[in-house]
Amino acid sequence: MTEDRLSDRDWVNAGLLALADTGFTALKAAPLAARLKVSRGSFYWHFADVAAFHDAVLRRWGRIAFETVVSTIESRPEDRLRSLLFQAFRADTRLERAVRAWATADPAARAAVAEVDRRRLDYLERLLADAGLQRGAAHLRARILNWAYLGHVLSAEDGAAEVAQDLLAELWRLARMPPQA
Amino acid sequence: MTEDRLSDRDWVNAGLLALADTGFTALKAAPLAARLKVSRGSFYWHFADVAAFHDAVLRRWGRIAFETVVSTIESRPEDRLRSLLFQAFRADTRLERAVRAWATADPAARAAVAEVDRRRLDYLERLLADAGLQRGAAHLRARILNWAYLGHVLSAEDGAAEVAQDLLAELWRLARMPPQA
DNA sequence: GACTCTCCATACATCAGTGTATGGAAACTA
DNA sequence: TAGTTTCCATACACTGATGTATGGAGAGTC
Repeated sequence: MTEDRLSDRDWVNAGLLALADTGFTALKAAPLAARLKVSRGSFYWHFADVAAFHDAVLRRWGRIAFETVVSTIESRPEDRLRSLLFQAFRADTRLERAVRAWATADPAARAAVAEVDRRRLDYLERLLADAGLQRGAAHLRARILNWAYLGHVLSAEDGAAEVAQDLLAELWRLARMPPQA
Repeated sequence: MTEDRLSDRDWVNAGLLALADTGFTALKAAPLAARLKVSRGSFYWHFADVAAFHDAVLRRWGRIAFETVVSTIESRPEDRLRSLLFQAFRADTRLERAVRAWATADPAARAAVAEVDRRRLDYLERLLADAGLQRGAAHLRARILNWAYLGHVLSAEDGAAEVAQDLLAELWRLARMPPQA
């Protein structure tokens, strides 16, 4: 971690940190090198150019962005769903928000985000179906829940400010609502 | 509109267009000047610096972002709510998405977005209350609907691809769901 | 102990963007 | 029609970022 030599992974980690607290505009060789207390020579040794570095950052984000979602342990589908929801809305939103913003301006980031959304939606839809919702309803609810999550990510204050418990409870209630009045 | 001399407003309009189809990274003097077929001299005559230009763009966005929301004509609260919802999810999302992305990297944009959110939430909550929801429920539903809208904005494909009608219908149904089972 | 490979520093050349200074053309005003 | 104001062009100095070339220090290898 604090070796005197850096690895590709160290650079990518620094990229994710910079992304989270400054946004994608900070993903440049010079500022990152300063952050790591080395020169840009190191950067251009580890990566061919900034595009290659961006790819590496996006690949790593893609993995962690999905895997942190499926990391719950509960056995019953409804319990898994519930803890997934509460965990997602309680987690830090800065990295996710930064990558989403990045995606509006960069095709590579857009592709990475689309892939993560696809996997998350599939997983969420399956969880909803396993929890008892009909296939069609599960499909719709998964999309609506993902919308709500992204909206939360986008509108969350930087200073934590935990999501109100009643707000989350209401969302959880709506998610399990019987379909087709 | 197509005069040989430009006004401040022309520059701001060009800024909004550039914002919508390239993102906030396009809000620079040189590219905009090229787009308007003038030199940067014009830019620096109309605005003291880029920060002043950004302020002007954000002020104008703030107005149109809220006013297009309240522009429905229906009389019954539930009808107003319904047309607002369907109109919001049918509208072009590019400008809204670009400004939200901008807000993740710029404090001025963040403030403008926060102000718009505040006004929209107030309006939405009042509409929900007028449509028959209890105060507490209206408060929660307004926030959830705004989340869903923002999530939609963030995840919408550029190529229109109208929101599935059944998805919108389900959201509309959940919005009016009686509170407190 | 010479050799090689890995990682980084330094020094360019280049480019895009900012802001300023100055001048000029067209329109408005008296 | 002379003067003034409005809007824009051009030229300059400066900054930050990119990518490359070259060299050097350290650790491993034979």
